[in-house]
Amino acid sequence: MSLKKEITIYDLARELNYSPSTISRALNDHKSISKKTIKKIKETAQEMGYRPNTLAAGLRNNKSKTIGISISRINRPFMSSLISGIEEEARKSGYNVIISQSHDKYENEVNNTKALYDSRISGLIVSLSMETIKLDHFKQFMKQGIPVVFVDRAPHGLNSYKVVIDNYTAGYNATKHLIEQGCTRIAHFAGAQHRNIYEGRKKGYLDALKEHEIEIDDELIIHFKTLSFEEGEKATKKLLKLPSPPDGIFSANDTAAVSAVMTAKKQGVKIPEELAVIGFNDDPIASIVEPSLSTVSHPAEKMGRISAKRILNHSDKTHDEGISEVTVLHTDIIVRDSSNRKKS
Amino acid sequence: MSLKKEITIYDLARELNYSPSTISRALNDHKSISKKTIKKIKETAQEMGYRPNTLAAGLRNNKSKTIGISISRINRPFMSSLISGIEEEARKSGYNVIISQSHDKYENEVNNTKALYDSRISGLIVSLSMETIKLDHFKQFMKQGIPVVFVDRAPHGLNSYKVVIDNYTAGYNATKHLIEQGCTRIAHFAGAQHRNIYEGRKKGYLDALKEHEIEIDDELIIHFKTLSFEEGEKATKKLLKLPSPPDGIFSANDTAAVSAVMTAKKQGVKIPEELAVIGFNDDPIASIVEPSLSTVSHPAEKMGRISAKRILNHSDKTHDEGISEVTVLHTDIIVRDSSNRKKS
DNA sequence: TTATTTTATGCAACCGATTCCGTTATTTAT
DNA sequence: ATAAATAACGGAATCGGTTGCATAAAATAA
Repeated sequence: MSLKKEITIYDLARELNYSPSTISRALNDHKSISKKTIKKIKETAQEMGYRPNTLAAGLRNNKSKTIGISISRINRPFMSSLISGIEEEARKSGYNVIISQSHDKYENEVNNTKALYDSRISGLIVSLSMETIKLDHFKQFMKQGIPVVFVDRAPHGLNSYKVVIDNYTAGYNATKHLIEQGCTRIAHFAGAQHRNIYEGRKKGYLDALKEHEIEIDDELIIHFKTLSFEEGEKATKKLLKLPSPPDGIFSANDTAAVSAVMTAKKQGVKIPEELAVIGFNDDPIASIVEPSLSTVSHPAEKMGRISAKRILNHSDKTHDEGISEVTVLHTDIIVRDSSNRKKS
Repeated sequence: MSLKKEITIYDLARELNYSPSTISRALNDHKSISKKTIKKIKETAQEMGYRPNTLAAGLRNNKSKTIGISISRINRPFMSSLISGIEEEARKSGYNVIISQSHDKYENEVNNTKALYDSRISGLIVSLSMETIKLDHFKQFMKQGIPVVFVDRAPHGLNSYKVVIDNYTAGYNATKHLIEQGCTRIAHFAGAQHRNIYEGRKKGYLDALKEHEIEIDDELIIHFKTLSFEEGEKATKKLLKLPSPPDGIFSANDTAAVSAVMTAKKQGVKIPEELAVIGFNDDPIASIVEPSLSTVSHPAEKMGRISAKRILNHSDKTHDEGISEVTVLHTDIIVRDSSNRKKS
């Protein structure tokens, strides 16, 4: 029953015969407090078991040391790694991380970001929901000078921080890789085209074909809604029924790619000889499926770390309305068995 | 540049000629405010775009509407699903969720829980780190009447909420399943035995053998440190070199089990005919590996939901020092190809 | 030596909601 | 009709830091 009384800066002030302001400043290493005083105060704070009340500080500053995250779903390998990176970086600096899931619904994203806004977060890291087109729900942050970092799934316009990969080049290289393996009819599992990442991957795919003078066949480009396993299965079956089926598939994610590998194999198609497949993300399933899936590696944790740093370093001075710093990370093609015809 | 002024209950009070106390009470549906007044106040609050300042409320109550989580790692299928469940349930009630990762280090867990404590969380949900043995860092919460829910990896003693699965029965049934498939020499990939979950699974394994009068061979019980893919590979190779190798493996997680399947297959061992394998968790990789992995399903999201509810429903009245409500969820054996000899 | 900075610290007003303790009408009981 | 109970609301302190504006002392400049 003994609710240990929390000690405050006032207790420290009384103990040390200083004013609360001095205590506060000392604990924050304010320059106008002498080193000796700071040291003394910090020591007794330690001894007395002082714990700063972040709520009080937050109230005063109208800002909590907290980073908010809005993503589609936590339980996706890419997303959980991203969060992991953010969390580690944030915690180093004494920031908390609060998460919210949109489940790829625009409405949820709006509600969640509102809730985060109300929580006085110091910054927001967003990977847009699949549905999101309107971006008004982010303007409140910008108005208040609260940094917003779009990661991976970023919007086109809107001046703000962005941490993305070069989807175009990745798509180009993945397709080029298939071409180099001798593929001449390459299909593409495309994601929703209003999401930058899928748009970039498709463009890269198209340009790679063009540059190698391979005719583009619209029949081979399948637009997915969610790039799920089931969709992948359906698409693969459809492709294999074609009079002239593809000899290569570049999928915009690993789930659909793995699905293609398994479906094709079940139908007796030889992989990679008859059909070479490459995915995107390097999810754990990619190395488990047989034959193992070639893919494009996605530096998820690193993206998380960088996003967090963007927020932690965002000085409030830069109240310039239009901060636009875009970080583009590069990706690697990971060649595994599903596309390696030359057994290099 | 126009930093929109946030409106407070004082603004509402002025506007409506009420006192701030009345506004506050009305917004919280206090019984001593008339329905009409409440309605009127809430309406104009809506119109004027009022947003409650959770920091101020938190400061006053010494409690933020926030649930803290301490887990080993976010980017594990089980953990991210768990968090997903917690987040959904919490958000429904207007709570935020803040996460921290221990990376299975005791020291991190201690630091993280301290940080969460300082953030005045309303409750803590913990899945213990692999190293944790001492539990003193949780006592501060109990002293303050802040509910702590141990989920999955729970401690033995310590009165508090627990949400776990019946690891013993799961281990028993998994082993029994292998026996029913005709296995007579069944190996076990065991996890750290001071963690309840691994202890239970092993006990279930042992008892299943005893009850079916199968001799226990210590050579077949391998104690893992982290149940990683690499460890699984090593263990499998070792087992297969035995003069009399096992014809079945019950692994305490899927990662090691998948590793066993792949390793054994590479060595020409027929699965499930010569070696039947069953894992634990039902991770995504389980259904991708070939042959697909039999496993024990782990209701991760549900566990998260229940854990969150425990905290949300924890009335502060129950200040009884010793709340001990244990929720035991049941698991299902999922039979896939890696153990299905009878092709039922 | 006197004037001017610089250094170190204190005062007190916030930040926005909550709540104990009244006070004044309005009912209900006697 | 008067006492007692109830309903509806207001006053003001409180939560624990933060910070602009003094002020006093010490250091430096003139």
